[in-house]
Amino acid sequence: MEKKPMKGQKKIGIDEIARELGCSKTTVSRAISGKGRISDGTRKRVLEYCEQCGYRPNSLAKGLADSKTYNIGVVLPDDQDLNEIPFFQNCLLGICEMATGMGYDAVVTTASAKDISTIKNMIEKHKVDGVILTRTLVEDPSVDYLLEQGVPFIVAGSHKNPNVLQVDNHHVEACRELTSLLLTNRASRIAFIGGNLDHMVSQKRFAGFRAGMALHQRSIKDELVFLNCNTKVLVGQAVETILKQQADCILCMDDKICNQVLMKLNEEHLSIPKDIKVASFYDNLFLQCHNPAITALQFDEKELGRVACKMILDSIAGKTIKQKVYLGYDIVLRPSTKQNNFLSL
DNA sequence: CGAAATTGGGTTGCATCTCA
DNA sequence: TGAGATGCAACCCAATTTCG
Repeated sequence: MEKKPMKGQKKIGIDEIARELGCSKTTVSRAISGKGRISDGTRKRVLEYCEQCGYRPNSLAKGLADSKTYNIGVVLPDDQDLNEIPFFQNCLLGICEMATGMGYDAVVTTASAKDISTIKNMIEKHKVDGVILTRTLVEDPSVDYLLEQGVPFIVAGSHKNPNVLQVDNHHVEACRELTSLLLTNRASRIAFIGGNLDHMVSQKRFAGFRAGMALHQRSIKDELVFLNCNTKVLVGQAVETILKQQADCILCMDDKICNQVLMKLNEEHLSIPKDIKVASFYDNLFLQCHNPAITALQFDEKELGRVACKMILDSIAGKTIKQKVYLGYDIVLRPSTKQNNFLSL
């Protein structure tokens, strides 16, 4: 075939570079990959020519040779939480950042407990080398499926099966510490509003709350604990009951619930922290900017994404990695849980 | 119609060449 | 003679095309 320069549009491959430089494509491949024996002079010559002609490796071809796709699947939850909880976007940003840096692309899909067909499609059609699950359920069909298929995957969260790669924040410890801090700060009747207990993270946070209460020899009062509050209406009803029960602090399992609590308290014309204190087991910008700002646990979700991605890609590359990694947290005390002056000793 | 060849660009095991 | 440099050719995989 006659080779004609096509105004920079023509994609050149290592064959043409080899022909141009009078060497074999093996030599070109070695110069580019840095693998195998090659003289410094030859490597320099090849790399210079690659630079000059704007060579870009064809990742499909590389994938073919390596039996890899160089894609990593990212599964987000298929529900409205996606819009309301910034966690997933931030986690995804971290994943994409790390994936790009490691020569991979992120292929994003959504799935739910009821329907994991998107994940099956990804795997069956060989679109990805591995998968990152950004939410885990106590009974998780995605995890079961990926285990069954022997697909490399990691959960950005926790799972009961110790053989599953996991990276998570220290939710139990963090929630225990914040609960304990609130109790130390003279919150005497703490009410708890939690979301879907099917989610692993909800289990962890609730466990942390119980541990914090136990630390102060407080019993969990059924009339002050509201779980599986999945809707704004349920949260609103919980707040109404909590107010009747004269709790002095509402502890919210996550930022979405906390937003709904704040809206409800606003409707009721209640003042924070004078009438009631509020804290959240998850932070977000809205809670930070709220007046008064809301005490919350802060996690670096972007870092969580980065670490999850690095772990699974390292694992795919055959490196030995830790089975479970924990990331830290910060407790950010803000005016929403400040002691009222007249209560101070 | 089924079987075999071809296609894509890069990687790699092994053979061969070169030169001190 | 042997270590380093280089090249040949099979291979990756699955869809598509060609052949008998």
